[in-house]
Amino acid sequence: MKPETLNFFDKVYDVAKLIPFGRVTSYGAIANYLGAKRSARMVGYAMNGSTGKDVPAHRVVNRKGLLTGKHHFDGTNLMQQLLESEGVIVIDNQIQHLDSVFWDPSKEL
DNA sequence: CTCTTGACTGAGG
DNA sequence: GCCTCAGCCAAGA
Repeated sequence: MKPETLNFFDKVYDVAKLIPFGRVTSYGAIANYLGAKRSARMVGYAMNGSTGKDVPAHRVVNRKGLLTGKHHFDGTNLMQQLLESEGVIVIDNQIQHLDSVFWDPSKEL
């Protein structure tokens, strides 16, 4: 069996699963935690396969707290409702109180 | 190997 | 604060 746990994609999934309930993080934060700050785009790219897995992709947004990846979900507002269900206030695809709900794996983990 | 794409980020105007 | 450009890196064709 290959060390898929060492693959970039799987690392992203692992960190994403570690995101606490009611918290969010950014692609760059995850990439930075993985030691590839410049690979934030790869984090999002990896999330393409997150759908159907145990990965809470709805807790991952861009650095602005904007739900840039909502278009990859089934519904138009599914991602927003998932976050609101966890206590995260989201208005117009924009997370409110971002500083309060932001979770940095490199600092919290 | 080369080219394209992408759920990003930072810098400059 | 908003818009645009460029850099970054990995995977797929």
